[in-house]
Amino acid sequence: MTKIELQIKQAITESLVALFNIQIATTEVLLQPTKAEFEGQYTFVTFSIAKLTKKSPEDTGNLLCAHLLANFPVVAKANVVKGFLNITIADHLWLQTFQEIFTDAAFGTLPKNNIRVMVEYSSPNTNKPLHLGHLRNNFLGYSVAEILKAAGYDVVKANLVNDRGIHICKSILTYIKLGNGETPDTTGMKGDHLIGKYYVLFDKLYKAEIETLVLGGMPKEEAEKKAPVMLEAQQMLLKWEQGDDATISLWQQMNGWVYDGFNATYKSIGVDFDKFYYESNTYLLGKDLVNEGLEQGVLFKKEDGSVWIDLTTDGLDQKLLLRSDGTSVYMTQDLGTAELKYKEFGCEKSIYVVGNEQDYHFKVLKLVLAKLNKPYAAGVYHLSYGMVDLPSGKMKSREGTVVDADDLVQEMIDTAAAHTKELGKIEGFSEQEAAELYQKLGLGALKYFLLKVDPKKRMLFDPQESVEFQGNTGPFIQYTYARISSILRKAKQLSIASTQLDIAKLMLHPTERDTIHLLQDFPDKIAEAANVYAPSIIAQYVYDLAKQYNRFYTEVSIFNEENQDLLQFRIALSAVVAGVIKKSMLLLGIEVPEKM
RNA sequence: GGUUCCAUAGCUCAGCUGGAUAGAGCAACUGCCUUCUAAGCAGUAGGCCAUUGGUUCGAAUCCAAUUGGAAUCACCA
Repeated sequence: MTKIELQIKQAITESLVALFNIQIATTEVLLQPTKAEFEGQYTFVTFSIAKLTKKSPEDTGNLLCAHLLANFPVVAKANVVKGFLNITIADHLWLQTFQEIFTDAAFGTLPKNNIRVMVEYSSPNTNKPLHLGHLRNNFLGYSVAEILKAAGYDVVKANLVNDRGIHICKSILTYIKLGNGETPDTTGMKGDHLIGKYYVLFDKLYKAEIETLVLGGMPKEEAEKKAPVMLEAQQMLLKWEQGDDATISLWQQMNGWVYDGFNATYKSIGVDFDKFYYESNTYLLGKDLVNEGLEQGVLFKKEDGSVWIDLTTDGLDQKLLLRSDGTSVYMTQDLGTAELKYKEFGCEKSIYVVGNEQDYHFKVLKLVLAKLNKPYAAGVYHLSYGMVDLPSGKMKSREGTVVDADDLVQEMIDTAAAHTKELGKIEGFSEQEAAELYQKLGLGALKYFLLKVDPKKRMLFDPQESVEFQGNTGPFIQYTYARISSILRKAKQLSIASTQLDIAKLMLHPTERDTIHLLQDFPDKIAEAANVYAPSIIAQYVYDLAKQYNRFYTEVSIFNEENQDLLQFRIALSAVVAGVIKKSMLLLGIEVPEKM
């Protein structure tokens, strides 16, 4: 709640007591933004209290209206339409609000709350390069972490790398067979792409072998299990688990290539991590927890020795936690990793940025931890995001319909370059400055496109639309920032100082008032975005702010203004808007250019 | 089949703690650059908020059912 809202609510609370002797907590008073077609900024709906006043909503509104106007200078004007009381806030209050925002260097950063939270995101497999789906994950995770920081949390960004398992063995195996010792250096390929190539080749080999077997008369299902390359891959996994030197060293070398590739991608898309976990180190964890659970009687053992948890009373099934041979499954290691994270960082909250195809898994994880009485169970939160669809349908690696992350980023940057040149906007740019601009615009377009949608929802990635630079896009917001920067440069050049403002008595243009109105909402938006882990709230907000500023920009002239106080105010307003745009965009992981 | 999620303009999305005539962007059409960056601004047109019932002064929003779509239900990860 902003200060202005609080004042209005208090005024209404007091008026209700004075007029009707009705006691309502100030926080219970509901205000909503006034619709554009009516005069005012805040609307109080009287229907619900009309029952208490025993008068019609309209009469209640009229009485309240008169009382507010007579007793509260905050309310400059007010009108009643049916049961809706529309309130216009006095200009001096907007100006005072602006003055406070203007002098608050930390505006947009909420006070520290001393809550530590871990955000785990990215968590790639080391057998193939990142694709479009990973981009949504990475942008989301990074942005949520930044938003939580701004909201006062102590944030740890974590990446749990899936560096072991049968899928990695498939790549290694094919590399041994067909690789001829080639390396990223000898081929000029990024390490992750090189390994990805062998992962794809494995699939080809595998399919060919199945076909041969089937032609030889074997049923397909059996062939899928008995194809020689598959058996070899399984052998290799076994050797890996036994610590076979040759296998381990090749695994390390190939993973090293992949990490170089990932790091390059992470760097280019601007995400980072405080802590890396590797499944090769954590996959054996969790068995202790399972034993604990057995002792506590929370879990049970079947005759074959496998360990289960019964979640049927919670509306779920029975879930396996240890195989009959005593080895871990996915859930086991996730239990162990959760324990490890908590021991290392003591996070009150632990957020897992993972696609919604794993909803069931995380539901179970949280339940099991709760049943084991783990203090951190309640803090486990699965930030379940929807899949990214292409106009052609779902992405499938095997069918080659995957959009590669590196390729896509490069395409976006190229498009930004072409578009910028076409508009003739790079006069006076050095080559390096131009390259940096294209990078900012291309990535800005991509990130904004993926982040403006509610994370929970499945979304469509239309390549055509994603490279649009008009309307509700990253570059539109960046453009607004660049425009303001230009104004601020000119103001500086003209030595117009706007540090000491004398603005209390100014009359506001509607676009100025509306802009201040939006600015004051910023801290609430950060809090809201942090509460529901939704960068889309920030994206929507910063778009609205940019749009609003552009209205001001076209309707009001700044440098032709003769009133010096007003001139200074407009420059100060522009500066604050630029600052909030920049902060918002950084929360989304998007950089803003000074010129474009 | 069980469970969970989704359905709003031609397209992509907001709005969902119930409130006035449901908002943006793209696409279409019309205006606005002698003036701070037109990657902009203003306007026109476009809607049975999947369907049906319920709750109430009031429902896109809450509840139920139906229809259509998706995910998941492995001793895979």
